[in-house]
Amino acid sequence: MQSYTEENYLKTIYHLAEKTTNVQTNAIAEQMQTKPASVTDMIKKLAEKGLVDYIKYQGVTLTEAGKNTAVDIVRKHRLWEVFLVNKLNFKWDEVHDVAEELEHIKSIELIERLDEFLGFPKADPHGDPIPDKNGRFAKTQFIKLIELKIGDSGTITGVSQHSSAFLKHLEKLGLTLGKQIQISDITDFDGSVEIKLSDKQINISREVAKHILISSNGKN
Amino acid sequence: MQSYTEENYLKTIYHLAEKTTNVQTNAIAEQMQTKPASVTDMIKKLAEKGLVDYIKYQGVTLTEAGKNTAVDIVRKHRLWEVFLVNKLNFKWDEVHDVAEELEHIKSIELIERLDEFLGFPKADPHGDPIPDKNGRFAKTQFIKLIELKIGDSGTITGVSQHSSAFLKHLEKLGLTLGKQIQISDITDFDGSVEIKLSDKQINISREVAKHILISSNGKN
DNA sequence: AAAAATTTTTAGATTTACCTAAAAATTTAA
DNA sequence: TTAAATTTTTAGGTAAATCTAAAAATTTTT
Repeated sequence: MQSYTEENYLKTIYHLAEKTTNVQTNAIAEQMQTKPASVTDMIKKLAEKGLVDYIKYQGVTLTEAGKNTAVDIVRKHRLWEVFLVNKLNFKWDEVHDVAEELEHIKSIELIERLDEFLGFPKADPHGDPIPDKNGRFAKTQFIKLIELKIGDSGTITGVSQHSSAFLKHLEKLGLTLGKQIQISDITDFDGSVEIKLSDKQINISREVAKHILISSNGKN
Repeated sequence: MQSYTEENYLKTIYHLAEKTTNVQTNAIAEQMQTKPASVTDMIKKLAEKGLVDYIKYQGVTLTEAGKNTAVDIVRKHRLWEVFLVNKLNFKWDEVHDVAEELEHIKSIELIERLDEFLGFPKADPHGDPIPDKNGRFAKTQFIKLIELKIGDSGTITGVSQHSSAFLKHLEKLGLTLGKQIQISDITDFDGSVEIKLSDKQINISREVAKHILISSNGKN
């Protein structure tokens, strides 16, 4: 059994490893709002427990066991987010911090029943996939909105940025999960994207378009 | 803000204070599965924070602030128990340990929304009253089943013993919350009680009868 | 390929919540 | 009302997770 803190380290390493192969001490420290010296200490401990592979000065990678724990926490986090949004009417930009606490509740029974209660959701309120109880993720086929061409259409199925500011902005624009969109124009000047929604036409910046994920329903 | 451990001490002191006025060091130690020396340390800390009044060798009492925190934790614990039983189909003897963890999740918003989601329940799955968000308990009028006379009837509305063994036993006998009962006889020999339920007649020991709480609907 | 900059680790402390063993205070019993 | 038993506290220590400051290793730049 891991401590609350160990679980957080494993989760952080897991997420960082999605971007870079070798996860660096400083990156972990920054993410966890702590100091590199503290990270080194913890990494040694996790290595002794067989949860990470660690070579001095070379960064860390999760072992199979460490990855399993991390995925399990990700699963819990995302299921709780679904609960908060679908059952307790939280907004998608309000759930992260609470889920951060709830993800450490230890009962396996609890999570399996929660999963069932929620109808075995495949994605959380931001479109991030929820692993099943065996740690398997459903295959997802996302394209960044920015990569679409004029005339392409699809459904908003996720975001790759979870800040409250960004999510509130999308909400205001009416760009929420499940919405159908079509690219009507791409502005030469600033690369901003003109989008047709069912009921209106809007313009979004490149920066916003980068972080919206689309499941395409065919090019044109 | 209190730590997880501090919250548990306050909760334990609160519950012990329901039985004895002056809560003793040893009693706390036993309840918390720790040593008296550790309790003394923690009590000093809580006293410094103004959460308990403490005189050496004389035991502790909660201050107003300490009591507020304790009641808040009791509220959270009992609401989560309702959630587990009513929404996730846990049995009433399975919920305590998980609720023990969930009660420390810090978001006020979460608890208010959970309360609403559950329909503002007044009691947990064992019949224990749930304080409202201002810490006020609904008035409850319980009589111990053992105190009823032959011919008296009422509704099972609570239990004063939460062990899994006891709860499982009640379940098997069909003595669950909400059931209508009438006392048909009290055995001279061993004080065991003969009870009429809607569909059957059963006999329970004095020991069991002591821990069943009845809201009476009139003597006969 | 040195020098400079950056990253990482080590060394030594601190805080929280524990512990054991022994001393002190209180309560109970003779 | 002493003596014995019990309860509580003190003193001194430990383990987990942190920290700062300085040393060591690595990477980047010139």
